[in-house]
Amino acid sequence: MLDKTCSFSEIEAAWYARWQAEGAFAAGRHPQAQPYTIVIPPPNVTGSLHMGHALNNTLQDILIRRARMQGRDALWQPGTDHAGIATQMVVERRLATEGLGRRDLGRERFIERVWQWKAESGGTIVGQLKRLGASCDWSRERFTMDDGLSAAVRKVFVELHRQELIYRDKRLVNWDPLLHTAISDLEVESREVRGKLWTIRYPVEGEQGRFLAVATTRPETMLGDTAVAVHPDDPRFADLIGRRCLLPIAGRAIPIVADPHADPEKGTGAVKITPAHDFNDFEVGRRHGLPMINVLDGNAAMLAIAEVPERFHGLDRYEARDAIVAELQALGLLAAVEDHTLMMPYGDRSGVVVEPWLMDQWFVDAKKLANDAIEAVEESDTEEEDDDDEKKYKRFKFVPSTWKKTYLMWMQNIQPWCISRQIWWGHQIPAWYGPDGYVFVKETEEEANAEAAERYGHPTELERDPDVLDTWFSSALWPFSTLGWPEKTPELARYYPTDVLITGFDIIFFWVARMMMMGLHFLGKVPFRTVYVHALVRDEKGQKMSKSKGNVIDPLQLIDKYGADALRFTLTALAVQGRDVKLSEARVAGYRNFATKLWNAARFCQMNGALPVAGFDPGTCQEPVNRWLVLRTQEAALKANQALEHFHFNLYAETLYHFTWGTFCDWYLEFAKPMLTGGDAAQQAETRAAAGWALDRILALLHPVMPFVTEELYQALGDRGGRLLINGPWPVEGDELEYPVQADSDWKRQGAEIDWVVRLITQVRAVRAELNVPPGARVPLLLKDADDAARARLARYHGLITTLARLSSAEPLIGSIPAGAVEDAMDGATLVLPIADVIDIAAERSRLGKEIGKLDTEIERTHRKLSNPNFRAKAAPEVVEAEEERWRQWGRARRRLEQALRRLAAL
RNA sequence: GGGCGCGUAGCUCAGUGGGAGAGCACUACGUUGACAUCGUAGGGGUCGCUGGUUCAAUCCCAGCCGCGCCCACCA
Repeated sequence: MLDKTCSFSEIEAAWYARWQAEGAFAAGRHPQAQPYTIVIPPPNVTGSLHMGHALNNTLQDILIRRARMQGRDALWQPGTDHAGIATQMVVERRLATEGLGRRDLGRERFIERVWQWKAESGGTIVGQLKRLGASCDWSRERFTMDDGLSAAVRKVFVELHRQELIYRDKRLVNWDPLLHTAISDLEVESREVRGKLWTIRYPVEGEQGRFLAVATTRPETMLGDTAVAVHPDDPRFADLIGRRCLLPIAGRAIPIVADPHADPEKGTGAVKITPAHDFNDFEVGRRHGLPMINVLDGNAAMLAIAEVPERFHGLDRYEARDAIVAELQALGLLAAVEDHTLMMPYGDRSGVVVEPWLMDQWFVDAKKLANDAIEAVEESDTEEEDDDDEKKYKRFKFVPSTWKKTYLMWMQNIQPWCISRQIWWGHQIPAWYGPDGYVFVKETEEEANAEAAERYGHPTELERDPDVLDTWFSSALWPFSTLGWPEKTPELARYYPTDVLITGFDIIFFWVARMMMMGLHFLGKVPFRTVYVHALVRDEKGQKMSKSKGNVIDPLQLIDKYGADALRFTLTALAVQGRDVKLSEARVAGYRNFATKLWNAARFCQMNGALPVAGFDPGTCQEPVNRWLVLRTQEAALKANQALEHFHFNLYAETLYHFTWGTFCDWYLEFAKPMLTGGDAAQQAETRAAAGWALDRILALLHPVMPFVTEELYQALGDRGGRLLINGPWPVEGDELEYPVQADSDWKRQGAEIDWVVRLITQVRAVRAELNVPPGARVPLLLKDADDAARARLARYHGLITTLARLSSAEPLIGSIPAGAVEDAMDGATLVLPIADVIDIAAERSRLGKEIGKLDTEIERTHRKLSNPNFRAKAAPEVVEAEEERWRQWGRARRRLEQALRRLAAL
């Protein structure tokens, strides 16, 4: 016998262990079956499970578990990401507690420390995913720095370099002066800050007293100015073009150039050009062949160079700003200082303002790689199905499709991707430099040496590029590197392309776009057919949760308190396409209650022997109530399955919630009680079997979202011959109901009858409650004005009606209405409750008045509609007919209530 | 500046071209042998505003107001 409540923590641990022990998560168990593959978005090894992970992985698990139950060869490929900068920061912080910096250890020993740290603490998140119930194939767990994945990285780098899609170039990059590394455009966050706009007067060369005013938000960079630009068509400056002005403080003469970049509307119309410290100015500088003077060092402090007066040497950029502004002021060259809000670039990891800095870095020519990735999604709208394999594997779609536009816009404006990082933890770039600076890009040092020997005619010592690759470089290969690429493994052939990628929108550019480019380039096939983009789980203020903000909510706490199933169900019910998830604990508690409700329904079934019967065919049911259950169960199953098919996770969850609680528990089990205790043997047997059958369907349908409690109940309720629910079966085949019932059979009619009974009972209960009839009191029910159908139903379902409405009797009214009876109208009959002794006449009068008032509103509205000739002429006939039917019913109901009111008044 | 999205019950949110929904909260009643992590019933909304299309708009279109996010090099 089941306990009254479920001990979630116990069954969770037990079932997870059992599933693993039986290899239930392993791919490849059904070599004949169609594969179904999802690769996990690899969490950072430094990470711990946050709500975003919980949501992301719950959704993946739902799809994988459903596919597994459907009998497909399900592979959920797990693993973790080495997360270069994040991990290095974590280990550096730990070193700092020992008073050490990474340079004290040296590169090799530092990297050893990182591996050591990974071995000790890197598994945290994997353990947490298991607590959540994630059914990943852990035997295939990968890490982006594994040997195999590292080989894939080197191979891709070398290949792309050979194809001139990777190159080394001196360009402006985003330099993080705290972390001392370049970062990509995507790792730069723009934040609005309140700053100032300084207007500085640059003396025009050879013309005493004439100045060219420029406005700037960054006066400290003026020492690197190499020109002032004005618009070629700006009449104010026409005579100055080609002349020079004198850079204050520095004293250098710099040219005044005409360039369309200068906007006459902005600032003073003349703009200082600092090509080494501003992306726009860099372009202007290139166009005009201007020198590029870098005045900052790696810490964003002023360099000790000739162009920078000695008194500024070594000053931090902001100290330098103050000093320079003060000097300009003293020189009388500061024309204005205004408050000004502007967007400043911040490093997303370090949180400091990054500097555009001119340096040598490695870049991917993303523009070329983007072409196929653009076409792939552009074709996703075409509806012709996938008979053509060539095409099928070159297309993918976003769900919801709104993300397509975002993806395309970014792809079409894609910039070169800076992939080199000046840190130590990561994939070191496979490039070696010869003494003459020649670069050898090879997968191994041996190959580089060999080529160097050939080139120089003798063995020559090479120096390896110290930089490592952007972490997202290896992530971009994840869908195929985890399957063994570049080896031609059976797994690669079988599971690539994957079916679905489930991810948050925050990494569409970082990750999805790059996987698409790399997958298409190296395998000629998209890495996934569908990208489901879910919302972010935000904190109560609607803020994105992130480690650096420290506003992360720990899902493990909720799991401890309410169970993993409840958390999973909550996230699923909240996973509406295109809307953020704001989590509330009350909601989790509510779905914990749902799990308990399910548990107790199962307990009831168990107590009453309502257990699954092998080989039971619900199509053989005779009892209308059981047929009604079968129909409703199948409707719910179909709806839930369809919802998953279309990634409407919330609809899937809600459908099953309402069916389980609102239909199965609230009505069916109540209907079943009298049949189980009072019915004849055949009735009892059928009801037990039908209830057991329906509960089994519920457990199966809920298993993807609530795996633990459903497996526990599945095993508790029957001898399954060793079969685990995790292995299915899934109760729906495609769009087909498992036991399709002919719509024109008696079934449909009987289903409608039970619905009528439900309405009748509900109405009697409402009247009783409203008139304060004691809940325990049994009162008689008389049906007045009953049509034939209503009389038949009353007779047929007499037992159910009297039990559930707590009636002493339920008969058609013969003769006249007893004095002081309460009346209510429903379709096909008037309900009469002769309970004069217990009612309050005033209350009853007001109740009837209220009911009539409600009907009047409806009747009025319907009448207006029906008397509109245009409505009758243009609306669909079935709509008109339905409206007329309603009108008739309401009219009848109103007449009956009015009569009742009159009778009451006569008392 | 460009793009996307959101404004529906006290709160968090579903939903639909033809009678406004859920969960929680709230009110009343309830020891009915599955379940008080429960049951029965109830109160509560001019579906942001203004126009338009339509026989019919909360839903489609336009504009406006408010809010959020993403992208962008604007001094």
